[in-house]
Amino acid sequence: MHFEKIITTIKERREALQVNQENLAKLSGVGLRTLKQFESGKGNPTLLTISKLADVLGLEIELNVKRLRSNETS
Amino acid sequence: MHFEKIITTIKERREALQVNQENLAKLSGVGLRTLKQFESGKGNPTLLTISKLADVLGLEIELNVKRLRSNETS
DNA sequence: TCCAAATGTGCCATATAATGCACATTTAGG
DNA sequence: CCTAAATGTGCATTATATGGCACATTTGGA
Repeated sequence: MHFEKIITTIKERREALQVNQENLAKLSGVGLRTLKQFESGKGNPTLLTISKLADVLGLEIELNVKRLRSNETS
Repeated sequence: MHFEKIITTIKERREALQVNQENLAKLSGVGLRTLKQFESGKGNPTLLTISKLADVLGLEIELNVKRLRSNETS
Protein backbone atom coordinates (compact mmCIF):
# COMPACT_ATOMS: atom_id res chain seq x y z
CA MET A 1 0.00 0.00 0.00
CA HIS A 2 1.28 3.46 -0.72
CA PHE A 3 -0.44 5.83 1.61
CA GLU A 4 2.81 7.34 2.74
CA LYS A 5 1.57 10.88 2.48
CA ILE A 6 -1.49 10.30 4.58
CA ILE A 7 0.43 8.28 7.09
CA THR A 8 3.15 10.88 7.35
CA THR A 9 0.65 13.67 7.74
CA ILE A 10 -1.04 11.97 10.64
CA LYS A 11 2.17 10.90 12.27
CA GLU A 12 3.75 14.33 12.01
CA ARG A 13 0.63 16.04 13.19
CA ARG A 14 0.48 13.75 16.20
CA GLU A 15 4.09 14.47 17.03
CA ALA A 16 3.61 18.18 16.52
CA LEU A 17 0.84 18.02 19.10
CA GLN A 18 3.13 15.97 21.34
CA VAL A 19 0.70 13.14 21.73
CA ASN A 20 1.92 9.58 21.82
CA GLN A 21 0.18 6.71 20.09
CA GLU A 22 -1.37 5.51 23.30
CA ASN A 23 -3.06 8.81 24.01
CA LEU A 24 -4.14 9.41 20.47
CA ALA A 25 -5.68 5.96 20.51
CA LYS A 26 -7.63 6.79 23.66
CA LEU A 27 -8.66 10.24 22.52
CA SER A 28 -9.82 9.08 19.13
CA GLY A 29 -11.43 5.84 20.12
CA VAL A 30 -9.23 3.93 17.72
CA GLY A 31 -7.58 0.83 19.06
CA LEU A 32 -3.91 1.21 19.90
CA ARG A 33 -3.05 -1.81 17.81
CA THR A 34 -4.86 -0.30 14.87
CA LEU A 35 -3.05 2.99 15.19
CA LYS A 36 0.31 1.29 15.45
CA GLN A 37 -0.46 -0.81 12.43
CA PHE A 38 -1.49 2.23 10.47
CA GLU A 39 1.44 4.46 11.40
CA SER A 40 3.92 1.72 10.67
CA GLY A 41 2.53 1.47 7.17
CA LYS A 42 0.86 -1.88 7.50
CA GLY A 43 -2.77 -2.44 6.81
CA ASN A 44 -5.51 -0.69 5.00
CA PRO A 45 -7.54 1.45 7.41
CA THR A 46 -11.20 2.19 6.95
CA LEU A 47 -12.46 5.67 6.35
CA LEU A 48 -13.95 5.66 9.81
CA THR A 49 -10.60 4.96 11.41
CA ILE A 50 -8.90 7.75 9.51
CA SER A 51 -11.79 10.02 10.24
CA LYS A 52 -11.57 9.44 13.98
CA LEU A 53 -7.88 10.20 13.97
CA ALA A 54 -8.30 13.24 11.78
CA ASP A 55 -10.98 14.64 14.06
CA VAL A 56 -8.81 14.52 17.14
CA LEU A 57 -5.80 15.87 15.29
CA GLY A 58 -7.69 18.76 13.77
CA LEU A 59 -7.23 17.46 10.28
CA GLU A 60 -9.80 17.29 7.53
CA ILE A 61 -10.12 14.76 4.78
CA GLU A 62 -10.57 16.25 1.35
CA LEU A 63 -11.11 14.82 -2.08
CA ASN A 64 -10.17 17.27 -4.77
CA VAL A 65 -9.92 17.19 -8.50
CA LYS A 66 -6.34 16.58 -9.42
CA ARG A 67 -4.88 19.48 -11.31
CA LEU A 68 -2.39 19.19 -14.08
CA ARG A 69 1.15 19.50 -12.83
CA SER A 70 3.72 19.74 -15.56
CA ASN A 71 6.60 18.57 -13.45
CA GLU A 72 5.82 15.88 -10.94
CA THR A 73 6.40 12.19 -11.10
CA SER A 74 2.99 11.35 -12.42
CA MET B 1 -21.60 7.31 9.11
CA HIS B 2 -21.34 10.84 7.87
CA PHE B 3 -19.09 10.84 4.88
CA GLU B 4 -21.59 12.73 2.79
CA LYS B 5 -19.05 15.12 1.40
CA ILE B 6 -16.70 12.42 0.21
CA ILE B 7 -19.53 10.36 -1.17
CA THR B 8 -21.01 13.32 -2.97
CA THR B 9 -17.68 14.32 -4.43
CA ILE B 10 -17.11 10.89 -5.89
CA LYS B 11 -20.65 10.51 -7.12
CA GLU B 12 -20.72 13.91 -8.77
CA ARG B 13 -17.32 13.42 -10.31
CA ARG B 14 -18.41 10.11 -11.73
CA GLU B 15 -21.51 11.66 -13.20
CA ALA B 16 -19.56 14.60 -14.56
CA LEU B 17 -17.36 12.12 -16.40
CA GLN B 18 -20.50 10.32 -17.57
CA VAL B 19 -19.44 6.98 -16.21
CA ASN B 20 -21.95 4.66 -14.67
CA GLN B 21 -21.29 2.60 -11.56
CA GLU B 22 -20.71 -0.52 -13.56
CA ASN B 23 -17.95 1.02 -15.64
CA LEU B 24 -16.34 2.82 -12.74
CA ALA B 25 -16.27 -0.47 -10.93
CA LYS B 26 -14.53 -2.17 -13.81
CA LEU B 27 -12.11 0.67 -14.44
CA SER B 28 -11.13 1.01 -10.82
CA GLY B 29 -11.05 -2.63 -9.89
CA VAL B 30 -13.53 -2.05 -7.09
CA GLY B 31 -16.42 -4.47 -6.89
CA LEU B 32 -19.70 -3.16 -8.19
CA ARG B 33 -21.41 -4.16 -4.98
CA THR B 34 -18.86 -2.22 -3.00
CA LEU B 35 -19.27 0.89 -5.11
CA LYS B 36 -23.02 0.75 -4.86
CA GLN B 37 -22.81 0.32 -1.14
CA PHE B 38 -20.49 3.25 -0.85
CA GLU B 39 -22.38 5.66 -3.08
CA SER B 40 -25.64 4.88 -1.38
CA GLY B 41 -24.11 5.89 1.93
CA LYS B 42 -23.90 2.47 3.49
CA GLY B 43 -20.71 0.97 4.67
CA ASN B 44 -17.31 2.14 5.68
CA PRO B 45 -14.89 1.79 2.80
CA THR B 46 -11.22 1.15 3.22
CA LEU B 47 -8.64 3.66 2.16
CA LEU B 48 -7.66 1.35 -0.67
CA THR B 49 -11.18 1.33 -2.05
CA ILE B 50 -11.43 5.10 -1.97
CA SER B 51 -7.98 5.37 -3.43
CA LYS B 52 -8.84 3.16 -6.38
CA LEU B 53 -11.92 5.20 -7.14
CA ALA B 54 -10.10 8.48 -6.72
CA ASP B 55 -7.37 7.39 -9.10
CA VAL B 56 -9.73 6.62 -11.92
CA LEU B 57 -11.76 9.75 -11.32
CA GLY B 58 -8.74 12.02 -11.25
CA LEU B 59 -9.28 12.92 -7.63
CA GLU B 60 -6.70 13.14 -4.91
CA ILE B 61 -7.09 12.42 -1.25
CA GLU B 62 -5.71 15.09 1.03
CA LEU B 63 -5.42 15.46 4.75
CA ASN B 64 -5.03 19.07 5.74
CA VAL B 65 -4.89 20.95 8.97
CA LYS B 66 -8.31 22.32 9.66
CA ARG B 67 -8.34 26.09 9.68
CA LEU B 68 -10.43 28.24 11.89
CA ARG B 69 -13.65 29.27 10.24
CA SER B 70 -15.61 31.88 12.14
CA ASN B 71 -18.96 31.02 10.59
CA GLU B 72 -19.57 27.38 9.91
CA THR B 73 -21.56 24.87 11.82
CA SER B 74 -18.62 23.62 13.77
C1' DT C 1 -46.74 7.45 -19.77
C1' DC C 2 -43.54 3.59 -20.41
C1' DC C 3 -39.54 1.23 -20.61
C1' DA C 4 -34.69 0.40 -20.57
C1' DA C 5 -30.78 1.75 -18.11
C1' DA C 6 -29.02 2.80 -13.82
C1' DT C 7 -28.99 2.34 -9.11
C1' DG C 8 -30.15 0.11 -4.60
C1' DT C 9 -30.71 -4.12 -1.63
C1' DG C 10 -30.92 -8.98 0.33
C1' DC C 11 -28.25 -13.07 0.87
C1' DC C 12 -24.02 -15.33 1.28
C1' DA C 13 -19.00 -16.56 1.25
C1' DT C 14 -14.45 -15.02 1.84
C1' DA C 15 -10.95 -11.82 3.08
C1' DT C 16 -9.28 -8.83 6.14
C1' DA C 17 -9.72 -4.68 9.38
C1' DA C 18 -10.10 -3.76 14.28
C1' DT C 19 -8.74 -4.94 18.66
C1' DG C 20 -6.36 -6.74 23.04
C1' DC C 21 -2.36 -8.70 25.07
C1' DA C 22 2.29 -9.85 25.62
C1' DC C 23 6.68 -9.21 24.14
C1' DA C 24 10.45 -7.37 20.88
C1' DT C 25 12.68 -3.44 19.11
C1' DT C 26 13.72 1.30 18.69
C1' DT C 27 14.28 5.92 20.32
C1' DA C 28 15.13 9.75 23.11
C1' DG C 29 17.28 11.68 27.28
C1' DG C 30 20.14 11.41 31.08
C1' DC D 1 26.34 3.91 27.32
C1' DC D 2 21.84 2.79 29.79
C1' DT D 3 17.35 2.76 30.44
C1' DA D 4 12.57 4.10 30.40
C1' DA D 5 9.26 5.48 27.17
C1' DA D 6 7.58 4.90 22.79
C1' DT D 7 6.82 2.25 18.96
C1' DG D 8 6.50 -2.18 16.30
C1' DT D 9 5.07 -7.17 15.87
C1' DG D 10 3.17 -12.06 16.59
C1' DC D 11 -0.97 -14.38 17.71
C1' DA D 12 -5.85 -15.00 18.24
C1' DT D 13 -10.71 -13.44 18.10
C1' DT D 14 -14.46 -10.80 16.49
C1' DA D 15 -16.50 -7.59 13.49
C1' DT D 16 -17.11 -6.11 9.13
C1' DA D 17 -15.61 -4.77 4.27
C1' DT D 18 -15.43 -6.84 -0.23
C1' DG D 19 -17.64 -8.82 -3.94
C1' DG D 20 -20.85 -11.91 -6.86
C1' DC D 21 -25.58 -12.75 -8.03
C1' DA D 22 -30.33 -12.06 -8.48
C1' DC D 23 -33.94 -9.13 -7.95
C1' DA D 24 -36.31 -4.63 -6.45
C1' DT D 25 -36.61 0.20 -7.13
C1' DT D 26 -35.64 4.48 -9.24
C1' DT D 27 -34.54 7.49 -12.95
C1' DG D 28 -34.12 9.57 -17.30
C1' DG D 29 -35.58 9.83 -22.06
C1' DA D 30 -38.31 8.90 -25.95
